[in-house]
Amino acid sequence: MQNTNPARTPAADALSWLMVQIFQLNGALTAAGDALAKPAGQSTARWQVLACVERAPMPVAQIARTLGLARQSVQRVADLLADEQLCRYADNPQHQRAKLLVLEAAGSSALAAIQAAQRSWANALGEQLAATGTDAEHIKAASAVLGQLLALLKQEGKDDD
Amino acid sequence: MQNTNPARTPAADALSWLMVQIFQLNGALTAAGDALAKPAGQSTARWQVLACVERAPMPVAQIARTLGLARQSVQRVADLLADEQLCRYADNPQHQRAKLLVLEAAGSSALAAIQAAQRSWANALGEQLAATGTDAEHIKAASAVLGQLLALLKQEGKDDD
DNA sequence: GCGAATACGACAGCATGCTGTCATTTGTTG
DNA sequence: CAACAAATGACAGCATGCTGTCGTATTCGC
Repeated sequence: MQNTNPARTPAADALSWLMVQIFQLNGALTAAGDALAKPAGQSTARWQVLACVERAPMPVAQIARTLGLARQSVQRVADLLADEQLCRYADNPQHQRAKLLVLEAAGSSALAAIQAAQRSWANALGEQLAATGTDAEHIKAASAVLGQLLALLKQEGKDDD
Repeated sequence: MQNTNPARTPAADALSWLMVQIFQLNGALTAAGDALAKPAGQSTARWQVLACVERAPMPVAQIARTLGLARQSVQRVADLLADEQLCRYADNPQHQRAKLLVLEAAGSSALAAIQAAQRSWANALGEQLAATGTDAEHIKAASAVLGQLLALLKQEGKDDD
């Protein structure tokens, strides 16, 4: 217990606080996202899947990889979206079982509504941040830090695979 | 739809990306936290509650406020911790029903083990970040941005109350 | 003091995400 | 071509967090 008990480095201390903030932000952002998606009868999770297949139809496993989630989490949401006719499973010429999830008309219009709301929301939030002296450059700098952190954590996680 | 459809401002664009990163970081950090807490038979959620009552015994509702969670989420975890003798509900002279959650010996040692592991982990991660050119100052700067964002989101949420 | 507002805990129900396991399909390798 | 590994989807089970509702305790205003 001597070696694990040195005073935290300044970076480690800052990281611990960052961790708490990220947990809280996750909650706040999910709530905000749900509020944005609610008028269209959707949620943050559904929105993310819709946005993913809008870019290109793809099987569930690929959506999961794109979003950084487990296959089964996406599977559940995708089945719900298909049940509600927002999406549809289409035959995949590349794979017999891995059907492609494609956007239907209802899904497309729901997504458009959410994206319009999200645009206003993000612009307003950006302005409010700017008013406190945090401009786009500050946000990008923060994003760069989070990106490096995420890369390290993903690499760490891969050791378990 | 004219007003809601301008090109996103640079800040809004950066924010949208930040949002995605925070979702992914939440997942990665929770996984990392669970890995740290696992040797002690705990999880990220339990660890946070234990750390909270270590500072001072307090009722469930106050823990929830401190952690930024809903009362009931904490209630569930606290009851489990009490069942497993890691904590105990003690009489609260200030309130007949709102018992104080206090740390027991088992909880204290579990917490110590987790904190030791967390210290090593945070220090190592800090070093790795520094190796990529991200030092404590960069982390603090990112933290400041997240803090302002969190403050804005909390204020926004309060409008619904 | 008494009554309304507030705070707290208990219970039920739901959404989201994870893991584990299995069968089937694909693709690779000998 | 046969066998084995990897990828995929299906199903079951669990952890975490949220909301809603109810009953009780505390607090505040009159």
